[in-house]
Order: sequence, then structure tokens, then C-alpha cells
Amino acid sequence: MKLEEELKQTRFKDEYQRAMLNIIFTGNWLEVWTTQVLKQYDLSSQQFNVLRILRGSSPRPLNLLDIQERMMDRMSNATRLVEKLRQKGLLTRKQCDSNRRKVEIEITEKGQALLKELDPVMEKNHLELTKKLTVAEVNTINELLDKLRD
Amino acid sequence: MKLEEELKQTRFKDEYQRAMLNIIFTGNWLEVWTTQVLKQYDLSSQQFNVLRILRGSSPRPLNLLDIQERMMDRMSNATRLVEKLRQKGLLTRKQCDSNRRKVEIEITEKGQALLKELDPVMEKNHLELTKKLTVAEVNTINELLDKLRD
DNA sequence: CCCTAACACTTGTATATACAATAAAAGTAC
DNA sequence: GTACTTTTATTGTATATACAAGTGTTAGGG
Repeated sequence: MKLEEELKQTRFKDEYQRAMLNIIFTGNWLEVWTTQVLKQYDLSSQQFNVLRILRGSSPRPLNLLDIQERMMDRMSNATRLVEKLRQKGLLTRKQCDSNRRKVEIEITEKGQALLKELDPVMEKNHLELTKKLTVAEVNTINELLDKLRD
Repeated sequence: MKLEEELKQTRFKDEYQRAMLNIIFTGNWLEVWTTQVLKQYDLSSQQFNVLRILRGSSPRPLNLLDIQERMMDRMSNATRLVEKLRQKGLLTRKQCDSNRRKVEIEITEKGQALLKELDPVMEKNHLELTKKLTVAEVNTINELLDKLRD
């Protein structure tokens, strides 16, 4: 849907401003979708993100800074985010022996299982996307966004 | 910068997943920039957004639902957001005569002046963008994102 | 007119987030 | 070893946000 309709706006200053708002809006739009889906699993999108990061590095554990670097939002609540997931038994954390400032954070079996359950659910959204855009088109998006952040 | 570098990720499942994350990440990235700039003016990006919406419709006042529809995030804190701006004297609100459930919200002179002060600051970011992407390229982004949200 | 439903907004509450201050461990220089 | 700096994580606090429940207003039957 055209951004003008989404935001009930008749016009934007120019295509650059339109693009800025379009990217922010679409990003939000995608995140809202994810958040909705994850709610049924009692996960926030950030928590999900952390779990996926840990799966990605598994079986190698990560420390908090590693996680923060890989996160979508880099705020300083990684400690509490991880603690939440630990309470749910989705990951473990222990002090690092070689450097006791660090913690070693690892996804658990239960965490792995939850992600496995979520994979097909997320896949469904992915299929929606496939219907709307060709591979060539998503490649273009990726390329242009990377360029934009240069 | 490539998304892989930004997120210290070696690879993504496919280009579709990469695009999803790329859009969310870039949207965040743009918003963080805006937030930083606005902080000096003691405004959140949502507050700024509301002010711009009001300027857009000025001199016609808007009610809360109108604003909510035009906002980037559609949560239910429009009341408090508007109240914050009112306390700063950037907008006025009064009960609507014809339908007393509604409120008429209007940007003030002070609000207009603040936006005018911010215009060139935001313009600077806009110029950065111009250096990185051609008009044709931003048009492509706009077109593809609109298509994605269909 | 009375009853109910829909509407427009507000408020309460629990949670999330940003940012700064703090703490503890490790590294470095003397 | 002591003083200083840097690294890594935690905590405090103020603010923001989501969601649900509540309030007052209007509209539509019967």
C-alpha cells in the first residue's frame, strides 16, 4: 500500500524524505507483525532475536557484548533481556573462567526446541513476502539499504 | 555497510530473511539518528512526528484519532504524547463543540517556530542521503517497500 | 424516553527502554 | 605491589510503551 495512504498524507517533501519515512514505517510494520506472532509464545521480538543469535553461534557460547553487537537495537538492557530468558529456561549463563568479568551465555535444549517450533511460523511470513517480491527485487532492496547506511 | 558486518553475522537463511532484517535494522538506524538530533531540542521522535503532522494539517485542527492514524507507531499513548507537547506550549487542545467526545488539537506559533528551527537540521541528514543514493534509487526503494506492504 | 451500543478519549498498571552511575576484574605503567 | 585505565556487566531511575479497563458522549432502536 502506498505510504501516502498508510499515513493519510497527501504528499511528502520529496522522494528522499518519503524514503526515510517509508523505511522506518515498513520496519515498524514488519516488527509489529513479528511481535504479534511471538506474543503467543510469550516472547518479545528482542528476546526472539537474542535466542536466534545464540542458536547461530551454538555450540559456542557468547558473552553479553557479543550479543549486544549482533542485536537489532543496541541498547543497554541486554543483561535484563538475558535474565528474562534464563528465568524461562531458554538459555544458561555462567561466569567465564578465563575472564571472570565475562559471562558465557548458551541456548538450552528448551530454547532450541522453542525456536524449532517457531521456524515454520516465521516461514509463513516469509512465504507472504515471496508472493509480493521477486528474488531480484529483494536483492535490490538489500543492496540499496546497505548502500544507504554506508 | 553490509548487514552481515553490522550484525557480525556470517550469513542469513536467504535474501528474503536478509531483507526483513535489513529493513527493520535500517529503520531503527534512521530512527536512532533522528532521536539523537532531537534530543538537543528535548523532543522524542514521536513528539516530533506529531508536531509535523499538525503542521501538515494546519490551520485545520486534528483530533486524536486523526493523529494516531498518521503516526508511525500506532500505539495508544497519543493522549499522553499530546499532553507532553501541550505542557511545552507547542500545541493547544480544546474540546470540540459539535462533538464533545473529540478534541481539537492545533500546533501553536511556538511549535511552528521550533519546527522551522529543526528544518535545516533535518535537511542536513537529507543531504547525506542524497550523496549515497540517486533519486532513481530512492524511487526504487519507495516502490518496492510499498509493494512489500501490499 | 429508556436502553444499549458505538465512539473518542483517558487512565491504571505492568513491562520495556534509555541513560547514567556503579561495581568488579583485568591490563598497564611505574 | 600500587595507581590508573579499560573492559565487561549490573543496577537505579526516569521515561516510554502496550494493553486493558474505565469514563463520558453520542447515536440508534424500541
